[in-house]
This record gives sequence, C-alpha cells and structure tokens, in this order.
Amino acid sequence: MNTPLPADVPAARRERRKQARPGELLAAALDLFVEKGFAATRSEEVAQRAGVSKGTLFLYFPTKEDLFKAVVRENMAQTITAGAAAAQEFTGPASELIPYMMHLWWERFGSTKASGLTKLMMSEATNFPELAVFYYQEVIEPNFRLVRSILQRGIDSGEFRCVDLDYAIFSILAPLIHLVTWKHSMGCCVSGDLQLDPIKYIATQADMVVHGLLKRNA
Amino acid sequence: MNTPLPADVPAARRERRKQARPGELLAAALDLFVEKGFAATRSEEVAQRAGVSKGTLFLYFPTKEDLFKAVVRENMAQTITAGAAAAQEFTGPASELIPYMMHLWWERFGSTKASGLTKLMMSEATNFPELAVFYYQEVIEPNFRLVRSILQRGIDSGEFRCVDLDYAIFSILAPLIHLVTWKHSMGCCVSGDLQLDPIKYIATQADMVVHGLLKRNA
DNA sequence: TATATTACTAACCAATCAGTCATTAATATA
DNA sequence: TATATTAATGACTGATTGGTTAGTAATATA
Repeated sequence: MNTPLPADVPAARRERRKQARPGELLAAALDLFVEKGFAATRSEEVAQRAGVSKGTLFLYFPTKEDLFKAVVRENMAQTITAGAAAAQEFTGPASELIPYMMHLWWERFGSTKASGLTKLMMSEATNFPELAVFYYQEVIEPNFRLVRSILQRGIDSGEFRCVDLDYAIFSILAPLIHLVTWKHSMGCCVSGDLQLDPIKYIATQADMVVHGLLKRNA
Repeated sequence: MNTPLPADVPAARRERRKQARPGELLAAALDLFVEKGFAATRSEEVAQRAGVSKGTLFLYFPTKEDLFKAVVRENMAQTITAGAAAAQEFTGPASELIPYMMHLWWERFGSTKASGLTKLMMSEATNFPELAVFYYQEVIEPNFRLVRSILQRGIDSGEFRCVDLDYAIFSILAPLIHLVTWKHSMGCCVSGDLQLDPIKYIATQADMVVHGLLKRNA
C-alpha cells in the first residue's frame, strides 16, 4: 500500500534523438542477428539493446525483414571497394599479392563483427531470395572479379600456370569463407582442443594456393 | 443441409504402420529442413508430407528439436566410414588418391540430398550447441582424421612437402564444403550466369591442392 | 463375432511474437 | 508561458504454431 513507487528514478529517460536511432538499431540488430540468427532474434530484443521500445523499432523499420535487409546493406557498403584499391596499389609479384590480400581481408573484414554476415547470408539466402540476389551482386560478384583479376595478373606476368579462372578463384575464396563461417557456427560450440590461429591459417592457405599456381621450374 | 458429405471417399485411409512411420517422417523432415531451414519448417508440414497427422509426428518424436537431431544422426551414420575404407584400399600415389577421394566424396555425399545437412548444421550450430558437438565428434573430426592421414601418406612417401597437417587439411575440405554450402544457399537464388560444373570444380580444386603439396623438382 | 489393444487423428490449448495505435512527454515555436 | 508538433512508449491484437489429449478406428485375440 504505502510502499513508495520507485520514485522518479531516471529509469532511462525518454530521449528524442531521431538522427541516432537508425544507426543504433542497426548496430544492435547486427549483433543479435549474427549471434542468434534471423528467426531466433526477437525484435523487442533488438529494440532493448538499442535502448528503445519495440514501437520505436517499427517506427524506423517497417518490418523485421526490412531491418534485416538494412543491416546487410549497411555493413557491406564500405569493405567492398577498399580491397580493389589495395590490390591496384600493390606493385610486387602476384605470388606476394595473394598472401598480402588474404591477410588484409582478415584484418579488415574476417576479424570484424561484419564477417558474421557471411554466415548469416548463407543461412538465410533461401528465405530471402531477393536479398540473396542483392548480396550476390553487391558483394560476391565484385569479390569474384577482384580475385580473378589478381590471378590474371600472375598469369600475364608468367608467374602462374594457365588455370581456369572461374574455378581457380575458389582456391582462394573457399578457405577464407570457411574460416569466418566456422568462426560463427561450430567455432562457438566446440571451444575444445582444435583452436585455429587465423593468421597461421591464412598464411598456410596462401602458401598452398601460391604453390598450386606457380609454374613448376623444370 | 442435404449436401451429401464427401461420402466415403478413401481420402487417405487410416493405416497403422508403426514400423514405417519413423523412417518416413525422417525422410520428410530431411527434405523440408534442407529446403527451408529448421525454424521455417512447420511440424505439421513434415507430418503432411509423410502422410500422417501432426499428432502422429509427436507420437514418434517428442519435440521438434528431437526430430531435428534424429534427422542429423540418421543421415550421417553411413557415409562416414565408407570413405575411410576406400582410402585404405587405394594403392596408388597420394597425388592420385586426393582427386580420387574428392570425386568419390561428391558422388557419395556432395551430390545427394544429405549434403544439405552440411549447410543446415552450419546455420543451426549456435542454436543447438549440443547437437553441434555431436556433429563435430561424429562427422567433422573423423573427416579431419581421414584427410590428415591422406596427407601424411603423401609426406611419408616423399611426394608432398612437409606442411602443417592441422591447417593443410582445409585446402582439401574448404572447397568441398563451400561447394555444397553454395549449392544449398546462394545457388538456389542466383540461377543466373555463373553455373558451376561440380565435376570440373572438384577436378580443378584437386589439381590445385596437389600442385600445392607436391615438392618442387629442383 | 465380441472384446481388448493401440496407432492414429483432429480439435484444442497456451505461449510466442510481429506489428499497431492511442497516449505521453520532449522539444520547437509563438 | 502557452500551444503545436512529433519522437517515443507500452499495452494490446491477431495470427501462428509447438505440443496435448480425448476420442476413433484398425488390428489382434478370444
């Protein structure tokens, strides 16, 4: 009866910050989608983590799907072009460009939270076909082109064997994709014995693919 | 009022087949889980496809999670040991064993419906940690051992360079996993231009990794 | 044919959760 | 200070769906 109400504990003041909300919601959604997947993430949780009510979330993103799409779009825009520029500037032989680019990729993308989107897209592709197409055009295809151009460079310079580029690119990409995919799936569960060192993993894979590409000195 | 009931159209007779149900339910669940993912698959759909009511499904599998676990266990048991036997019997050099095993893997597993479980486990690992551990122990770890032994064979015979086995195995495994993962995710959506020929893909990857492993003839 | 057993069903329940909307309060403006 | 505007809330809803159970009918047995 007489128990006083929690008084006016600030209890999260009701702030009006129209500018900041979308970004904060997207960041919270990225965290949770990566951590729990799309279906298992409750929209109220996203709102909570962003420090707003569920109503506010739907004020900025009409549906959960729209939120998901915005998360993917948001976090893919930047990293795409940066790599191409780095490759352009590199002046050494292709056999050194490959390990360089692979390490750069890890540093700029693989080791960041955004790499969780790789697994996320894989998991949800069939449930969001249009988004998968977007992701393919905006992320995958550009990466294919970049890797293809690097291989072409090595072939043109006479370093590399003449391989079918459309298939050889996966010797570089598959190990990288596998690394981040593992990190965000099995890697969380079997914390046991087999801990991979990402740097060593990439160094090994780069070495292997370069050896695989180099012409054999007769 | 007088509209006659649908008479006694057979309308799916009510059969009692205790023996056959579990297998049929597992088959239906495999189809749907692979096609739509765990969360997006409705248990009633599974029952329907198996030709029974939802109640019957829960008669044989107490929860949806149990059904999922049973599907994974069911479809992983066989394929594991077959590969090891094939490797044992092979008598040629390791450089030929690798492409042989990779093609065999495609024929026996990659091209079958069961390969969808690879992607499924990846997607659901964090939601089913215990199942992920099971999958790791029963599927992944044995495969690691098999590939490691193949590489060891090539090193022992003097064909291959001395590489770190725990990392080199991914030069073989990552491209294979990537192939089936792609097939069951992006592959469904971007039916467009880039159609990979699995056989050629595997041949290319095998060639690349063998080149990467072989000692360079001075 | 009569009775007992149980595989199977379908209607049902309870919980979950995406999305809504009337209300509230923080700011802008007069 | 008074009024208008709108960002933010949270209680609510409607639809979905995992799981239950009382009852039904197919088989076994006598």
